[in-house]
Formats: sequence, C-alpha cells, structure tokens
Amino acid sequence: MTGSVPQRSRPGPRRGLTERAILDAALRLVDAGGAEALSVRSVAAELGIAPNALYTYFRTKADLVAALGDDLLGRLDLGAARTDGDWRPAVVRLASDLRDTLLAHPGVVPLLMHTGFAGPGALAAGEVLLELLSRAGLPDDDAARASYLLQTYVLGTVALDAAELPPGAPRPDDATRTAARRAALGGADPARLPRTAAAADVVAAYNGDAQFRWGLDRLLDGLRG
Amino acid sequence: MTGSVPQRSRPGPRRGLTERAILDAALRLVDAGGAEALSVRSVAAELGIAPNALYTYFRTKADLVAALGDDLLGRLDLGAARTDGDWRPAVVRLASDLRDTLLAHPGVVPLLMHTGFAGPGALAAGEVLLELLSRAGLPDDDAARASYLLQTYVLGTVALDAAELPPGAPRPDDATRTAARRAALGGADPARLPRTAAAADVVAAYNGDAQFRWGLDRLLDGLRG
DNA sequence: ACCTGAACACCGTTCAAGT
DNA sequence: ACCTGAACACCGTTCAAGT
Repeated sequence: MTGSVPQRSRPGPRRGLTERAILDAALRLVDAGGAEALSVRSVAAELGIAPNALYTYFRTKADLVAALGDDLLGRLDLGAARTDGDWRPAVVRLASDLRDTLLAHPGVVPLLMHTGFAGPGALAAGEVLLELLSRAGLPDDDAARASYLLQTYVLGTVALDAAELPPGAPRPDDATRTAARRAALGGADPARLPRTAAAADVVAAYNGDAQFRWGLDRLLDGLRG
Repeated sequence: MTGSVPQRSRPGPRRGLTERAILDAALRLVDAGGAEALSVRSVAAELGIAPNALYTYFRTKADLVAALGDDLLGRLDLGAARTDGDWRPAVVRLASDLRDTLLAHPGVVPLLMHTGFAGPGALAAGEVLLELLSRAGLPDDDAARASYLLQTYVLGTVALDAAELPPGAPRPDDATRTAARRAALGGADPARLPRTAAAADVVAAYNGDAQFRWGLDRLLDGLRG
C-alpha cells in the first residue's frame, strides 16, 4: 500500500511562488484588462493556485495593490538623476521617467490613487527629489513644498491621462492619448462652451510629452529664486 | 373581493425617487464610509428600494459614479470667478473652491480618478478657466495648456491628500491632513532617507491650504509672460 | 510554513414578472 | 415607465484541514 511519493498532490508548499511572481502576475492582468481585471481570484488563477494561498504573502488585497504600485515606483533609475550635474535637467528627467513608468501601465494609476505613496519606492524617489531641489538652492522648507508640488503635477497629469484611456490598452502612445482627450472634450457644445470646443480642435497641443514638458518648465520657472 | 387600493404594495412606481435623491444617498454613503462603502446595493438600501431599481436611472454603477463626481464639480460658483476683475485672484479662487469642494468629500476623489472629467460640471469649470487665462493675455494654445496644468495641479494635490486620509472621515481639517501626511512619511528611515525624515518634522509646512497656495502661486508665476 | 476546499457575506447585472 | 423577486456569475476573506 505504500504508493509513490505524492509529487503532484494539492496542499503542500510550492517553490515557485514568491511575492515577485505574484506582483508580476498582477501587473500582467492589469495591463491586459485594466484595474478592474485585478482580483485576488484572478491573480490566483493566473498563477494556478487557490485564491486564499495569496494570503500567505499579502494580508489583504489592499496590501497587494499598494505593493504593486510601489513596485512600479521602485523601478525608477534614481542613480542617473542623483549623479547628473545640473539640478534642473535631473528633475526633468526624474519627473519624465516617473510619468513614463506609470503611463506604461495605466491600469495601475487609479489603483495608486487609492493607496497613497508611502512605500519604499515612493519614499526613495521623494528623497532624490529633495536632494535635487536642495542642490537648486532652495531652503529646506521650500524644497519640501516644491517636492510636493512636483509630485502632484506628475501624478495629476498621469491620472487625467489614465482616466481618459479605455481599459486594457497598455503602453498607449501620444496619438492614443490625444484621441482619448479629443473624445472626452468632443461632447462640448460650441454655443455654450466655445473655448472648450475650440480647445478640442487644438487638442494636439493639449497632450502628450510636449504638453507635459511645457507645464513642467512653467512650474520650474515659478520656482526660480 | 375588491380590496382597497394597494397603496403600500411592492412593484409600482414611486414618486419620491429621482436622480437627485439617488446621488444624495450615494454621497451620504461615501462621506460616511469612504469610496468602498458605495455599492449599488448599499445605495438601494439607503433609499429603501430594490437594488435593480437604480438601473432605471443609471445604466451602470460606473455611470452613477461619474454622475456623482460631476455633480460635485457642478456645485462650483463659476459666476463669481467670471465677474471678478483681475484674472489672477479669480483663478486662485476657482482653484481653491475646487479643492475645497473635493476635500469636503474625500471619498469621492478616488472615484473621480476612475471616471475622467468630461461631464457638464467639469466642462463648465474648464470653460471659465480658459476664459480667465485668455483674459490674462495668454494665446489660445497656451491658455489650453495652462488650463490643463492648473487642473492637474488641483487634482493631484487633492488626490494625494485624499489617498492618505483614513476612509470615512469627511471634511477633514488641516490638522487631520497634516497628521495623515506625517503618518505616511513617519516610516522613513533617517539613515537612508535623511531629507524625507527631516521633511516629516516640518510637515506642517508641507500641507494644508498654505502649501496649496504656495504651489499655486509658484505655478502662476511660471505662467507670467 | 505553505497550501487546499468549503463556506460566508457580499458584489453588479439581467430577466421575467407585476403595477 | 417604474419597480420587485429571483437568479447568475462573480467578489474578498476566514476557517479548518492537509502536507
């Protein structure tokens, strides 16, 4: 009656399952189907495990979502910004990297908005930003305020862009985002909202990397001594 | 067998139920319990009706949420901004009103981030903003860009504030928000993140209306000709 | 420690039926 | 047109049990 070792049975541990593998699976689902495609059960199915197995790694779904967002922020190349000579191009680069990283996974953005920005990745990026602004000659309290200002600008921009995108369209290019914005403003009645309707026609100037850079430059101009 | 008129029976119409009443009930729930307290079923229970009765007024829950967000934006007093003399105080006033309106109902903010900003309320506010920036002397395309810049700033600020707040705490004051931010930054290790940790100590300068005004003023400085 | 099966109290939405 | 009851296919989470 001594059978062979139960190699393919159900309960026991699995060597392949890690926090990393879970976050990768979650990101795959969000990229493919937007934020609403992410559920404890869908992640478990993606990994081929029982739903409640995830609770060994994350206390709640909210914790998983927070880790997913911060994981993205942790991918920023902070070393480059840190060693650049001038503070201003370094700030522009850091802000642009953050924007690119988030817009590469637009489904994550609304999730980030729920969870705050206090994970290790977010804090590390904030620290570098404070360094750069200090190097710019700002006193500590102004640097703290300016850091907050820059963060809100990047996140606000990304949130507006991401909110207008249809779910399940990862890595949208400028053309996709411009079309989304035109669609959002397209309903404006020219009789009642003449300027908004006109802005919809010049929407190409409204969006994309150039628009982001324009705003960022205005903002940094405002920070000058 | 002809009974009295069935005045208290189940199926028929109800005169008291309107789109307004539904949105009011939804806002009550979000204010009391945060975004996650809002469900089709909870709204129905609040109104004393069957869950599916709501589908007479809103095609989906997403439509209800979008209407709830835009309803809030529609409460802005645009007339005041429109008739003010100088453009700059009018812009400051409009931006501050928007921030106050949203922070009075922080649970709505993450919901807004999902749905975009293309309802009548959002478009009307955007139109006034374009008027003011045009009055400031900006050419049309710069006014469009500046309007977007200002929107992202306000929404980014509010989103960061709201994300750090515990759910179910409506109308938080500056002290509450400052405490939330200190809690969020409190985990920073002074050895690895010295500037972040120091910023947590001067967090009062980081947050609240004064911080918002500081950033807004920097931003408007950057827009000067 | 790590995983499963089964269950609990929920969801959003649809459909047929009643007024 | 407006509402209900019942059902469908889902949720997040817990608990006892297996390895």
